[in-house]
Amino acid sequence: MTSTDAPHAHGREATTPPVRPTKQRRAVAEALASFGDFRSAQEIHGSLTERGEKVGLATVYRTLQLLSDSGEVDMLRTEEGEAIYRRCSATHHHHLVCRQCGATVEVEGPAVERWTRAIAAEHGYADIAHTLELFGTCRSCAV
Amino acid sequence: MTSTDAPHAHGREATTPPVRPTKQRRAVAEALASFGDFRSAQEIHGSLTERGEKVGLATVYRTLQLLSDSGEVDMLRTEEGEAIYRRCSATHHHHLVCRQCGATVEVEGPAVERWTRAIAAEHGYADIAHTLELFGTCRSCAV
DNA sequence: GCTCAGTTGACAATCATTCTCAATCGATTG
DNA sequence: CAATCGATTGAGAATGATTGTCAACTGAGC
Repeated sequence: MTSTDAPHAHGREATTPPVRPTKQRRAVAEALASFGDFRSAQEIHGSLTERGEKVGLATVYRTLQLLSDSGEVDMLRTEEGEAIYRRCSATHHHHLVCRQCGATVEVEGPAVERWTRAIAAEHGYADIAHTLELFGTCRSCAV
Repeated sequence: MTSTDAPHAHGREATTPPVRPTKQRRAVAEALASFGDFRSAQEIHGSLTERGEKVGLATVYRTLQLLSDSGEVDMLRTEEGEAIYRRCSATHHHHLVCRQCGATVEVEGPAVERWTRAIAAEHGYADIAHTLELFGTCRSCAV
């Protein structure tokens, strides 16, 4: 069919891959929901295994990638480069993460978005994207 | 050597690791300087090897870490989690990177810094840090 | 129940990065 | 200049996250 080659259109294509809601996928989604904050694939897999749910590590990775692609979860990277995932609201936002306990707050920054576009335009860059994460120590970990 | 006069340190750790400017370290620094933009450790090592400079991969990593710690280079991560390094000015700033050719512009964002602090305070987070990178397509890569 | 594409899991394979440790280098002292 | 001793290096092994492989399995529809 029409060769959709839009690089930044990760929506449903002509080839609609039937995503089957399997037991494993549900398990991963639930684990993700039960944690409130960001977890690595390994942690999620560990948690599932502990709980008796037998889900393969590869499947956890695959599922997280699916969820991430579909926008149901946010993926970001720790300073060590490890990917961590979290169930998220669909709107564009950023995170304020406690570097001690992992407590996460979603924040929006219209100002930042605006600034981003302005800078990009100023330098002639198009199709702009940005990553912005805040790390700090939350009140209960401050002491 | 007698402990006649131990380093007039302040207790246990003298915390003054003598950083010797060796041939290898100079080579890495020069490679970094010759590239203008962000490069991975592997790329830097490859470039050195090609050029005939025999520097071990581990040494490249160690050196980059040193430089990164001392603030002489900036390290950030690609979306795949790979660390990339670039010689940078010492002031706090962010990067606008072309996702095609890697052309990089350093940008400052006082507004963002302010916003960051405000958000952190609002949520009771202390000792705030943030990562912010912009990715786009630069004029010459924009077709 | 039967079929078939989507899915899974065990494990091998990748790949960046770090670790190990003996050999080497370099500044310093005698 | 030569001995000394810790910092540094390099080759390769080790680690750890992530991805690929592929035969076995599962579930929706017939």
